[in-house]
Amino acid sequence: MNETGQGRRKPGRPRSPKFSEVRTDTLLLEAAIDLFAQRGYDSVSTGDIAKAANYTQSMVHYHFGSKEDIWQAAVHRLMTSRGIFFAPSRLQLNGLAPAEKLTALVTALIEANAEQPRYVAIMVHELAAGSDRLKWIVSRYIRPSMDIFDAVITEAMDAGVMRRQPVHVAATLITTMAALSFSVAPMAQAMYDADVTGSDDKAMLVQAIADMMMHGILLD
Amino acid sequence: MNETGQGRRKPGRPRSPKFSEVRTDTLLLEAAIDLFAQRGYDSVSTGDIAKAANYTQSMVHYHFGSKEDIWQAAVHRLMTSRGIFFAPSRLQLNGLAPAEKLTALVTALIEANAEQPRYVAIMVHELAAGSDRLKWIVSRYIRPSMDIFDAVITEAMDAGVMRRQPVHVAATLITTMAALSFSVAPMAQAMYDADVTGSDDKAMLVQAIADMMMHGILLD
DNA sequence: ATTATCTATAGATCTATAGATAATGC
DNA sequence: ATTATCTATAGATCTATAGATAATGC
Repeated sequence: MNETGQGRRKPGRPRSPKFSEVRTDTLLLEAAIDLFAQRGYDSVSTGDIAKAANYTQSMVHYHFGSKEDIWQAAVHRLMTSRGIFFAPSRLQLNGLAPAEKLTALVTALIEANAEQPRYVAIMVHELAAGSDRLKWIVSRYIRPSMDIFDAVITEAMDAGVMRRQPVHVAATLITTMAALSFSVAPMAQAMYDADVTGSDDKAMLVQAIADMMMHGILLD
Repeated sequence: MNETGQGRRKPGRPRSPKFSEVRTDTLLLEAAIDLFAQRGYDSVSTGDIAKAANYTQSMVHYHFGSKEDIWQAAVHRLMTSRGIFFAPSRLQLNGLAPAEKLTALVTALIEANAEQPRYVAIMVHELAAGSDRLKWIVSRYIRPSMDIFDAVITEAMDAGVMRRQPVHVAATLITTMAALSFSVAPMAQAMYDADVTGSDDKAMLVQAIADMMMHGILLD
């Protein structure tokens, strides 16, 4: 019995694949993004991906060549198939004071991460492994944005609104915290059996994280 | 050729195992902690663990029964074999003002995590997976300490030195950030090719993380 | 007799590829 | 003829267990 209910597909060239509603590679990629986000690279098999998209395992290799290749294609899709992806160059920062620029940048980053739980999950997996895949993501999709971060941080330190410290430490800490903070959800589940994944919860978390990062735990 | 240079061991009961310098199960556990910290649960095989300790794969099962069991034993060793493990009940907080109590508690947590990179690494892996193993760690080794956290946070909010918010959100966010912030090291490596794992770097990171968490990025 | 080790292997994956099949496109 | 699919399978793991072996303990 096929649980997904779609039945067994016959071999055969489909009608005008270019014009069909959803392309096979897209279905496989979406399944791959979901699975890699949940379980990381090693724990997901190409058979798992195919099955989730209701194809057979060999289709992953037909369309993408290798497991590494579908992982890269999945991450590429995740990073580009959304208008909302964090693009600091799109933020209008001109005319803001240094502290306001920094706040706007960090808040935008936190909000972007909140919108992309699958991106955050994949990053946490790869950070944990310190993998070459992490380096691949960073060099392709993150490093190009770092110049703006570095500039805004440097300006804030020069203006005396931020404690002086090595720029790369501050920039890494901010970007890492802004992403990893969303791992609070599984931790809340484990510690308090509390579900904080609703959309109200998400808004509250964005607020709490931004507040803690910009102003700290203590009110002064 | 055996790269570790120890040569092949013959079968046979060793002399008074109780009194020998290092016991086999200890060697296997230390190898397991290192490997699980580096690569997570799924990516490490029992053969990898045995090989790292210079034994054959079946010894893992002889001493521990199953892969799941050696993982639990490894985490148990990691959590108990150190005097320095974070035990908030040992902190002397009496007589401190609410804000000072909270600062002392959070700083102690950050320092404890800095001392235990293997603990942090294992937590990041299991957080990423949202695994049942995470729940196992939390219920055994973390939840017992949460009462103190909850009390200190509640007191700080009541005293008006901390923004009012759900206690479980604040507690989870603080403990999660204090641990995950140390993932900044692989991120700094990937983003700036910067190595921040030296002992000076560690001290600087503890300072930067504590400062950001308690007072925020902005100086006010 | 007991114990700690090794060797060997069964059974279950998992990746990648070869080859059959059934449709469309020309 | 080309394409997208499926089936089948080779070769490489990986976990767990059975069984041989060589020591010690009694």
